[in-house]
Amino acid sequence: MMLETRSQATISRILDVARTLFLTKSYADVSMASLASGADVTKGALYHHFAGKEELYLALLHRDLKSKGLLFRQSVDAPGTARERLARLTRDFLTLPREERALIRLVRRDINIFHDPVRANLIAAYQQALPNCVGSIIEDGIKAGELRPQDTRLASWHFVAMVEVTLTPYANGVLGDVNAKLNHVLDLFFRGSAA
Amino acid sequence: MMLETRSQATISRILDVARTLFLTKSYADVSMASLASGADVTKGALYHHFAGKEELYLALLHRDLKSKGLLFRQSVDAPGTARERLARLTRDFLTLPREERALIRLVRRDINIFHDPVRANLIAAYQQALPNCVGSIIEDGIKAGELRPQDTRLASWHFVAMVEVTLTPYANGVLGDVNAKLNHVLDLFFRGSAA
DNA sequence: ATAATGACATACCGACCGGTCGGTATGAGA
DNA sequence: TCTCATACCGACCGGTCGGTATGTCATTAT
Repeated sequence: MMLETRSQATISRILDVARTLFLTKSYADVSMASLASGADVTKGALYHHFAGKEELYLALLHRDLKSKGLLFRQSVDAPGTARERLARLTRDFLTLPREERALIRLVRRDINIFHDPVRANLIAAYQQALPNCVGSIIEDGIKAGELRPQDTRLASWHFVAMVEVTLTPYANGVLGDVNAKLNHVLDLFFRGSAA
Repeated sequence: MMLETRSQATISRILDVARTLFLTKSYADVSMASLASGADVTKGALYHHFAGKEELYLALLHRDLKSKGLLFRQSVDAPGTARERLARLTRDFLTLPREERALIRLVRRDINIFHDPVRANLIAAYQQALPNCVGSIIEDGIKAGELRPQDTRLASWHFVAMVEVTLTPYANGVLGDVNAKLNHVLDLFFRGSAA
């Protein structure tokens, strides 16, 4: 019974290394050997805990989706104006540890590595988690008259795109402060750029 | 002397296939053999014209950057309000053949495959081509009082991010018409989403 | 006429990768 | 203490990939 904990610790170590490596290198460039050595186990241990490379990758996403889903739901369920709720959601996202933030962009990069429709759907679900949260807030904002009627899906993607682009290396150094980034996105989204 | 034309034709065929393959598969998953067979030559021909896989990839970007740079400059140099010029630039981009549009997103995906700083800079230059064009238009708009003063770099990235997201598969089917996409981005960027 | 060059084809190498498998160490339960 | 499942090791395999060495043939220069 206590061995389950040991197993979970190993699995956790493997997934932590996987997160780091998959973020810095492309999917194909991350070898099972490098994952093993990074987690201080052998390849045999990897295949003991995971059916294969793809399953390991998906397990990584699944673990992350669970924790993020919990975090995001709090922002969506929170009361307040659409702007306040979007601000909270975005702040929660931007103040996440760097690697956890980057994961959600990783999936956009690796979107077409799985040809199996079931796995592709898993990836898609993960990818749409944040836009869906934004979308429901925007929908409420439209109903409340706070936002003008528009295509909710597209508006969500536009909003998320602006948030994500602040994580791009090229945007770093431009605005270092989270609050500044946050306000820039919110101002642009609500009031636009016109003078 | 006439053989140069034959060479160029072969090179062009190789780069065309490379564009298609690199867009549908990840960098590592595109093999030199598949590039060769797709271009109806052998691997020997590839290594005759290109020093290696990386050089081939960079040549692909370089060829595309030249043609896009020409196109974009026309929009930047055009007269009119910032909104008109951004509209033209965006329209030029959105009406590009599908594969040429997608190339600029491809680079964002493969940003971290080259560890050599020289090559990484080439990638970065390619990646910043469109944002730079947008940036200079925005700058003019601010000077003309058409746009409120703001961080030009970040605003450019926000604008480009919104344009690019309309190319995402998940945005397809939402707004099929180029004009509709264009207007949605411009409206959001200038006027915001507030009621 | 012949040497030289450019544009390929063919055959092959070494490295590496995902995955397998027989075996071992460990620790819980009877 | 015996049993047995689980966690893990390490050698190995088939296959693929980037890259190279060498040959062939048409064209061009001398």
